[in-house]
Amino acid sequence: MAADSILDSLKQRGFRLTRQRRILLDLIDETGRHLDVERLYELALQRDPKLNRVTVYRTIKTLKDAGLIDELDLMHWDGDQHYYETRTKQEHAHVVCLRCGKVQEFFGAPLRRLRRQVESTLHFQVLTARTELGGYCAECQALPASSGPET
Amino acid sequence: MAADSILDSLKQRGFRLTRQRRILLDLIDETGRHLDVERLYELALQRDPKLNRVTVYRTIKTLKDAGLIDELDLMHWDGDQHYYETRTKQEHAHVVCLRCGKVQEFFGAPLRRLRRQVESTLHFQVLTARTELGGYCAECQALPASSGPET
DNA sequence: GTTAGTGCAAACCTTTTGCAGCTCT
DNA sequence: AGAGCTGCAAAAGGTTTGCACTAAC
Repeated sequence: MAADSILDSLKQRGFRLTRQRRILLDLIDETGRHLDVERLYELALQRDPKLNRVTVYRTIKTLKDAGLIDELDLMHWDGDQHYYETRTKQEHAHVVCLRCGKVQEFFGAPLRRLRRQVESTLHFQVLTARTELGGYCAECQALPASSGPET
Repeated sequence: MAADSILDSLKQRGFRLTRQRRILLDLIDETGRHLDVERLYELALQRDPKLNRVTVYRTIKTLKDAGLIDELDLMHWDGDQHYYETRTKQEHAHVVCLRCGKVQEFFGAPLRRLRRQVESTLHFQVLTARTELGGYCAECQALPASSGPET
């Protein structure tokens, strides 16, 4: 199971490893995609039809507060909901196509440099960073007018 | 009046320059601070006690769609509301203190490099970009435990 | 056995929508 | 004069809270 390290983290902090939390953690960690609350809830229902939407909200809050997952907006391309991803990967930017909704991740030196410069010039202690770029992906630029693939 | 260029932009696009829009535009542009809907509404009420909250929402939507203002989240340090700023300045990152709420702006080469690299390596057409960093500012790092200045 | 966590219902808060009347051009 | 815009009320999301019951430790 992929989310083991997160489960361990929770356990060590004194959180209980309930069936619901295991399910939600697995889903967030498994799927490469960025899930919002509603999508996560739908997927969770398939594994436990009794699992409540409120539990999704509470679990996300717990994980977020513990710094185990990151919250994204993805430029609000499809509404004001938030998206979530586990915080294991290296720092990266999210590049969101505002027509088809495709999300690409961008790794590279500029982000690390930015963080370092902010820390040194402002004497700021960076805890979380979020970089999002919105625009049109290669495929959608080539399209006629407005008939996007819609993911 | 500071927001002249935005007013011109709206006029040219066929939007009407109503009293309410002038008030809201002036407020967004005048105050250096990043306002959320509620704050903007409060300030607007002082100039026109009849101005409705709905008008604030509608005006912001119009300005946003026209690309004249940018929407920020400021790491949701104080809730999930959005903040707004006019889009005249050069691209910059927002550095938000999660304890006192202070927002600093950071200009520099890394952001420009990031944008350029994304455009070239992903063949992506960047329309908007948002970089936010959350953490503790110099003053708050020095503080004892949790007695932040709260802005 | 304790106490955190869950499910359910209801409250809350922010944002959007329908519609009649007003006002900018 | 006419269309766009505003104000009001009500609806629509999305998220949080109170409380009794359940289950992890």
